[in-house]
Amino acid sequence: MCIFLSLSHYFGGDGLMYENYREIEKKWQERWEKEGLYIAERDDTKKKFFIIFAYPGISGYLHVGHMRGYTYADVIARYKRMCGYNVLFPVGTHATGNIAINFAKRVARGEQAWIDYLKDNGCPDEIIRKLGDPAEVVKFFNKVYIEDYWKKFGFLADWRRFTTTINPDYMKFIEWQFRRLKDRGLLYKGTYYAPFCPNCGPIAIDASQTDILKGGSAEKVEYTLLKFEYNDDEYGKVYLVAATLRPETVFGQTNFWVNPDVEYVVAEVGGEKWVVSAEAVEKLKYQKENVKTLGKISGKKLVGKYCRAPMIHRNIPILPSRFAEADVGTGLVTSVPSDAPIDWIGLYVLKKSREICEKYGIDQSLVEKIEPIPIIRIEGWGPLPAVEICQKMGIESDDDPRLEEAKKIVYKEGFHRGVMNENCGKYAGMRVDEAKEIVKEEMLQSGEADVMYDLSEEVICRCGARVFIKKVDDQWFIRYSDEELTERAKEHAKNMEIYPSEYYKNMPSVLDWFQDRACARLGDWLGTPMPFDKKWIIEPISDSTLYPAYYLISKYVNSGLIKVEQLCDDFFDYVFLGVGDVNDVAKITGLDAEIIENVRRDVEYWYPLDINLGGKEHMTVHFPVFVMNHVAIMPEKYWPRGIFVHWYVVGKGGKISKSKGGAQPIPRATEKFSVDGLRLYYCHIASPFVDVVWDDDRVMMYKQRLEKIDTLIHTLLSMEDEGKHRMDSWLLSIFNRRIASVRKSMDSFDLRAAANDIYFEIPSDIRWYIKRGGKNRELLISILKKWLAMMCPFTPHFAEEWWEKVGNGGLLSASSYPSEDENAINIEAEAEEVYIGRVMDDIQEIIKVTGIKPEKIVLYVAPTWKFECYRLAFEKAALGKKAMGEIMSHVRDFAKKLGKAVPNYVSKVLRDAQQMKDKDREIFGTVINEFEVLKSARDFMQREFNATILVYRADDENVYDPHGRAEKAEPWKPAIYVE
RNA sequence: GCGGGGGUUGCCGAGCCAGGUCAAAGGCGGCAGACUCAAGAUCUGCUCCCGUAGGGGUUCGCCGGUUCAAAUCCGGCCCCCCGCACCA
Repeated sequence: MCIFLSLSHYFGGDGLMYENYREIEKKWQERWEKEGLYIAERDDTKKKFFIIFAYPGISGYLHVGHMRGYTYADVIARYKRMCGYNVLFPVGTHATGNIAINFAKRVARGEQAWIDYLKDNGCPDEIIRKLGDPAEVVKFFNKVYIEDYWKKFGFLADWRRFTTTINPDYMKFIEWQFRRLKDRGLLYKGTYYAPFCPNCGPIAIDASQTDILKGGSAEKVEYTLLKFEYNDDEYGKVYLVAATLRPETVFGQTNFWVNPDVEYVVAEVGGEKWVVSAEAVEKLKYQKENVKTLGKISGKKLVGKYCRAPMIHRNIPILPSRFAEADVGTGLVTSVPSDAPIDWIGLYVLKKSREICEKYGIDQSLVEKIEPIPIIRIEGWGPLPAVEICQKMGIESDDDPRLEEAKKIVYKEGFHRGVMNENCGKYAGMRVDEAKEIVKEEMLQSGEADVMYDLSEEVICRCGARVFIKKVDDQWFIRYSDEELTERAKEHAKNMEIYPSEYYKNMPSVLDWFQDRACARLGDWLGTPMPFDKKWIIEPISDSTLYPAYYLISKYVNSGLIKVEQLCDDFFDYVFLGVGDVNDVAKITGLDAEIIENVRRDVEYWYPLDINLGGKEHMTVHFPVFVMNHVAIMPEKYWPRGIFVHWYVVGKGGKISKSKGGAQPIPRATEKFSVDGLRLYYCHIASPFVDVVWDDDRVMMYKQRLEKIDTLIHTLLSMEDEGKHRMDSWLLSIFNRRIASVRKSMDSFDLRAAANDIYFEIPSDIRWYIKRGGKNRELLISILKKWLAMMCPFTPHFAEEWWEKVGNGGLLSASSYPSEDENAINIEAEAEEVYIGRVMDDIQEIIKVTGIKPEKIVLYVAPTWKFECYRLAFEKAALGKKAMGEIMSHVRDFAKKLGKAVPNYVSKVLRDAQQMKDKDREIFGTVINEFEVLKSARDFMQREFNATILVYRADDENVYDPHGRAEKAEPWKPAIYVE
């Protein structure tokens, strides 16, 4: 075997192969690049597989967590390629929005923390100087993502197709998409209340705080504004405007709260004079027409007066409260002490404090007369829930922090379980959650109420300004609520392969839930202007729904075959929708008809997309619109086939951060853990569908795992060849089972299960083979080759290097994935090893319990009659109750001789056989020649236990059995005697 | 609130949908041993409790139920996490 001679110099003791992983990675990445392995071209003779990962936004340097999903995509792509598919795996980036703009601003401003962050990541000074320009930011990071991340990780992506969303050609594609959406009646203009920065325009509020500095968890809340008529000596008839989240509680109003320390503002709103806080006026200016400030009015002045409450049309007293905050709602509050704990406590405090009443000149007897009005019945509660909860919790002061909790409890109970009572006029008997909307509507109709939006907490824009909610009248929306679109999308989603299955189940409700979406922004953003309304820029989610299709075009543009200006609607209509005539399109675009036909055939060949893989953040944002836009625009045959959602890598406290590890630049991580170590880590550490906590030690373990395998491969290659061995058939059998199991896992994208077989189970099988004395080099080599091939999608550098070392020509990445040989499956061989394993476990157990240091171990194989009964039990198990009789009729001779022992044993073993699962029956239903098996394993066991092993048949007349153990022997469980 | 996910033996994490060789894979950590001048790496064994014979006991968030049999199925409860929209 000459290949081993050629290897001999390698085993001279110069350390493990994988110690040189850095060189190995570089070597193979260059080879793959040189041989063009990444290139994907249409080939009508081959089946295709098209996969993408949701392209990342250009947000700066990425961390190791981001590589998790990208790695899954490459592993899947590599696997499919080795399975004979023509694989298209293109990559791109997303630059729409203001992330790059904000990035550039921070550089331009010379923000120290930002500069440090860039330097930490190894960004050279001359580059930093350029990054004050958003276009440079995009350009620079496109290169970083490709060169430092994806190529360094050994991805075989078709780099020629790279695109980014602000490329002029990509923008042409988006223009086409939006014209088609409009044609199909899915675009319209409407009113929208958007988070808005006075400097930067509309912005996004999200937990990742892309646009903002503070307030990522703020929610948009809708206040009902209640108007209380009040006659002022200076301004005449004005409305005190209170904001509430519970308009249905107006029936329980007893008084009105103002903060005596606040200067309120009188403002003209819609021809009326409103009294609200100064903060509220600012907010209203963004939501109402012609808001003008007329003057001021102090809270103190209002205290003690009366105003007329909406809906109930009663005059109620205005009382002082310090909890009416100027910046919440309108700064004015109506009081419903029956159902709002804070209102009740406000009253309670006043009732008790003569001091406060005197201070504000209020007649305390009047306050004392105010009683809460019961309005809502809640099962299990008395008529006045707010009073009740305060008493229960012992709340007595209006600055008790537990008031927040009390409020939550009462609101939750009241809103979801409560019923309006007889004090509520025509709403009596109505459920509270129903009444809320109707009461609000009625007051809006009558002009007693209005609506205002606010944020649940303070939000500060990246530019430093406070964020408000602004009314936008001519906002563009995509009509995702469209019934037909939704139905068709739901119908199609049923036929998609969506992972995990929980998400598959949830997809219909996500599609139902997905309402119309504001799809464009005003302001200075990167992105595609709305083609028919250019002041609007299409927002980041909406311009990234059909983009997998664009990778089929980008190749032509990138190579110069197609010019940007040739990408017109007629072109897209023809290649994607098959609309129009190729010659007409050729004439219009000036392109050769042949090129256009080529593109069209590419689309027909590659589309639809097989897998769109992305992080869990896409579940309710990107994936639904990805599906719906395809359904809305593309022909049915191009609708996507699959979605794969993965979870995150997080830091110990939540986010990846410097202090908790995982924040090192990706190139530094690959140096430390090796690329293959990292790839294996991502694939094996956990199910893709859970978050993983980054932990350096655990990542390192995967590098060590490769080193262990490295060692094992060395061991088996440097072993002396002893030719065929009785263990060969076992190894072949078990190995082919592994192949089958790995393929099954891979085909359902269960990378973890596959990696477990490949990197953990197979090495342990091989070790067992060696331990049991197997030394058939030819067999080991043939298995090693297949094993390396199985590793290739996960740890391609490691696998290629060994593949070459073992003397194979060609690239492993370009060869085929092993398939199992069913003929190699040998149940008997497997059963024998299970048997040996169990016998050894039993011996071990006895040694452990007794503490004997064994010199002699005697094994007794069951007598013939028991084997006969055992065999029959499994054979006849399916007969059910008849089995017993049937079996006994076959073993009558034994029974005559041995008496009751026979039926007793039959009934026991029959019960076992009948209860056994099919997969176990396969092994344990097999009757092996135990005597022979034990004899053949004698040397092995003697070595393992460092003792003499004797093997007898229990019914052997010359049996050595000083303690009468032999009679315990049963099939699959020989009796054991240790001394 | 609406929608979704989850609580497994020191830790991580399989198993649960298709109930039974499940005291529950695998890894990590720990302990013991081999190798070594030594350390690391590597390899072997042990790692819920009891047990001088392969056994027994108590476990899979809590309480109940179905079943010959429950980590797995059903009902109730407690706790944790995620999404909720101009955000790769």
